[in-house]
Amino acid sequence: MPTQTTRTPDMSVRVSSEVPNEVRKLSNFLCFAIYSANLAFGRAYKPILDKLGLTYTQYVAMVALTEQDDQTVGALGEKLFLESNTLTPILKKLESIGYIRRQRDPADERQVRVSLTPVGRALLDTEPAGSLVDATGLGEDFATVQQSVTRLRDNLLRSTQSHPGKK
Amino acid sequence: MPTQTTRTPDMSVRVSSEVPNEVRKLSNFLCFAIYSANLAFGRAYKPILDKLGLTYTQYVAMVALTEQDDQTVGALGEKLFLESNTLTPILKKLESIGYIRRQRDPADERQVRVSLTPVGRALLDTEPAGSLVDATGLGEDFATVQQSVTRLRDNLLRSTQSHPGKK
DNA sequence: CACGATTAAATCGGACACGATATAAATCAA
DNA sequence: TTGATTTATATCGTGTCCGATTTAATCGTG
Repeated sequence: MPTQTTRTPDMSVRVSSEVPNEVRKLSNFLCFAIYSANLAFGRAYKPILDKLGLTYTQYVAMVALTEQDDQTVGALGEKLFLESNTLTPILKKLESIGYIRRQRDPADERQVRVSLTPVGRALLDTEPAGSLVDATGLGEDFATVQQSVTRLRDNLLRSTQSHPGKK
Repeated sequence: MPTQTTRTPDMSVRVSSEVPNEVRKLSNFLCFAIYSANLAFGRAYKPILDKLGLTYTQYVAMVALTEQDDQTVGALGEKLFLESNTLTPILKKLESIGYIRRQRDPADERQVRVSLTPVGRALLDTEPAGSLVDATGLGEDFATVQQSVTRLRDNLLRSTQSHPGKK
């Protein structure tokens, strides 16, 4: 399942129905590396985000708004790789805290435009700068890994796009 | 917050309280690359896992059991980077489906030992082998990325360990 | 032995992520 | 213009993930 191969997992081409056990180890799964690294990031950020009173998803939503303010829910979702079912409750929460505004677009009442309030913008401007002072430990490989993982993500989404599961 | 720097994000050393906007872009965040790649993996796997009738977490739990059967909840959690609060409901679910067994260790009644049933083992043995036939698109970089992300995870967890947030 | 401390799971509540569906507005076609 | 279709959000139910707490068993020291 996790795209594994005799060569190396997560790019399998095997066809037989027997899965050799030496291959199917979690430590060989790229998906599991990503999955567990995501858990690890969440835990590393938690104490910092707690001080801001934000969850990780709330935080990245606000960062996306600093890049481009007054976006629709859909446009924001494209940047965050989330849809309105996930985003709407989060945005409502941020609105209730007073960090963002949500208002129907008068030109197209189906759309909701989201923008930072001064308070919200101020929060990010005074944001904990040197947080996680290189807890990644990646050193000079940092940029390379960042790019590779981004490419991985884009490739996966592309392939998911072309094989739209069911329906 | 997301460990970003003038150099490159997620290893910041900045001290001023003003955060320059060129730096704080989601596309520069390693944490966001990991976060979104994890979402992408989940979506790529969903159609395959749906056929197995398993969620991703259920699946990796079973894989961990094929590596080492009859583990305690705690031991399994160490391998999955999860604790009993997350694991217990998942294991109960897998038990109700009939893929695993959960039984108190007679030698230490505090512990619950988890093992695969024949049905559960059979499910993984006939598992979709060539799934995700290199949807990663990483080619020869695959192994390198896998190792880097694993190292990243371990570094993050180590640093979280030493800075235990709040009590 | 006794009883307070530690340990292993489990439980509970809050927040995401997501499939499926609903609602309402805009668009398109007859 | 009307009515069907499409589009943008929102709602709902399920399944994680996690902090905090609970329960029960074991351990440690007197």
